[in-house]
Amino acid sequence: MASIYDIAKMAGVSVATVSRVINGEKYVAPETREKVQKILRETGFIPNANAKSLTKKKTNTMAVVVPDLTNPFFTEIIRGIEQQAAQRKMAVIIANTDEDLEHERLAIRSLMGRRVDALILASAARAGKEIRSSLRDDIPLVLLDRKPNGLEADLVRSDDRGGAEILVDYLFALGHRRIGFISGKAGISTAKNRLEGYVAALRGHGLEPEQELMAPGDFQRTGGREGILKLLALAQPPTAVIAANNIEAIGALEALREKKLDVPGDLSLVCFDDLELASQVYPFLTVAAQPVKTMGAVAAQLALERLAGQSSQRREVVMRMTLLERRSCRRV
Amino acid sequence: MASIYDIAKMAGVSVATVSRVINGEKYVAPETREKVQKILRETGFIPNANAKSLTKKKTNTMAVVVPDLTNPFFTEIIRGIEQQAAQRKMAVIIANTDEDLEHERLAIRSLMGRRVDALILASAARAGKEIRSSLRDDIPLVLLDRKPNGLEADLVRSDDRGGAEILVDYLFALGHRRIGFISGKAGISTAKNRLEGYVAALRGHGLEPEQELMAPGDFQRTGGREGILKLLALAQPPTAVIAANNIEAIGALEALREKKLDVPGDLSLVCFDDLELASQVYPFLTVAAQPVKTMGAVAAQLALERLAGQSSQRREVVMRMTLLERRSCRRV
DNA sequence: TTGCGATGTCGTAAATGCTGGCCATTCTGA
DNA sequence: TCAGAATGGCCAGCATTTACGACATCGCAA
Repeated sequence: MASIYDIAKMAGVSVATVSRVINGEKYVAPETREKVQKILRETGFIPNANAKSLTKKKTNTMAVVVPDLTNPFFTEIIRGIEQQAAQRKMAVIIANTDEDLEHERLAIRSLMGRRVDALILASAARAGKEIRSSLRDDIPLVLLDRKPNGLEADLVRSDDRGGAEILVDYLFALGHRRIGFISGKAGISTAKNRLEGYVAALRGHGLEPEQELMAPGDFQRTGGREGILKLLALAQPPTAVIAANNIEAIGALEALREKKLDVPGDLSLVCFDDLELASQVYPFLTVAAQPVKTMGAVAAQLALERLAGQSSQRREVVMRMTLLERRSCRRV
Repeated sequence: MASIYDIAKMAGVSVATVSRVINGEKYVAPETREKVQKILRETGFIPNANAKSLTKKKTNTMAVVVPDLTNPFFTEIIRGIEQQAAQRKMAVIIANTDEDLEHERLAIRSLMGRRVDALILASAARAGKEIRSSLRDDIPLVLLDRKPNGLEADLVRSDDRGGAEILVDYLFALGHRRIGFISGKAGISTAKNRLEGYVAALRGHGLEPEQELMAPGDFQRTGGREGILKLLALAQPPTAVIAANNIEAIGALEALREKKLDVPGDLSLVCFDDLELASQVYPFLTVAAQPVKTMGAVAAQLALERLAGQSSQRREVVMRMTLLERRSCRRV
């Protein structure tokens, strides 16, 4: 690759001048500028951003780490982030961890090595200490959707307890009294909050939460499948089930279909998080949805502010959930 | 940030030794190694990858540029790529262009500046010259799904003409004779091939293709909406419609629902590309699907080979499409 | 006309964090 | 004793930016 030296030589000026032209700085004569720009154009020179970041000590890059790139919840968030970043002419680099802690560690370490300026993280970790050593401790960090235990940082999440309440209320109003719950990945804050919200909401209606009605899950399809099977196998199975996220609901739906069970005929099903595209094809699942794109935008803004050094105290933005009633439930 | 010099000083060795320890090279005594590693651990040192790439002249990174991150077709492909990359310990960096040429140019330029080792590109460009100046001309490049005119590079695509044939055959067999087509983004190879396949397949059945049955599109939701509306407004509307991709089909479906038209009752609808998650929720749309994840894996492999300097001739891998029959069509 | 500070233009060289070739020294075993 | 092998330091190089300094030019007051 050509370097700025080659350009300088071709243009008969010094590297400093070329650098000035490239970065549109003052103090270069119009003719000189023109001459250099001509060479730049002709050679299609693209400066080495790595070398630049070495001296500038910043990369103009923000990183986003998500646990599941195929989940529309996260891709929509990413779009929100990208829009904000583009406005500040920052690049966004996306990493996917497949809900796997080791993947996440590697991804974060790689990003830290690249010296990204800020990190937006939807972590697969339960506790901060599981990833802390992979993080540079001075990096502007915004936690997204999930808060690993003991990791202090800005946080954008939604009101999971409130969302759980909305769902339980809805099912209760339809007459359901045995309401099952397929939990999210153990140890993840979001999963915990949703479960707690569910328990609290049940109590609010004078219902006693039963252990057997709460199946473990993992936020993935298999968790949904296994969860629903477990609940169905109960002596007294639930009449309605809440899945802790959209993907689990899909897994559950698959299992139900294989067992030739009808939703909502044989069972009512709702979940957290909307399914963007899918719900356009077929507005089926009733869900508690979050303002996804906004969440991304807010996360990016927090990161940017943190980067700019404003406000040093920890901030937490909580988004309200909304019930989108469709047709996966019936009155009993 | 601490640098390798700081570590060297703390450990009382030279930077070279620290470098050797970090990279697990030979010729460093066990005690020295242990001593350095201890410091490394304590300080949580993460080497600056940018500086490293400066001297090594490679970044161990492969970039993927896609036009629509919310389209499951592309996210699945990305997963295929990631798996291959992970095996070679390469990082993948993902960029999203929202089907916008200017976005794409910026993204590519940014990636070139970062000196990524290889680029996998599903381009929004019609012609190679629209983006050529943003590309380093020596970069290992693999085109994905789409081939901008005049851009010579390895290519992984699917058999779009064959796919169109499959869809037309299917509809024809169901008795449809007026088959509409909502095209993809004008100028994109994939769109062109699908349309040509459609025309050819019609002729193959002795049907004369009619201009009015071919609506323009953009591979996006709006294109689907407008396309279907156009077709419905015809004096003699089609009884079946093929959308050039999954997202357009969703747009079409939305418009149909708003007009209170039933699929397949009032109209049969099929499209290219499957809808992963969505089709799990509700196996509705009949589609011509591609082996998505494999496409990603193959693309990554081609890039890697190109990077390794093997095989200098241009390669093209064409994947066969499969009909996934569901229930968006009826016999007429 | 001269003098001089301000301003504009450009080059030199150091610095950034890392690798790797080369060389010097020490150690090992025959 | 001596050939290697093992160990580790020095320094150049990678592609940038930027502080600093050298000149040139200009405006304007003396």
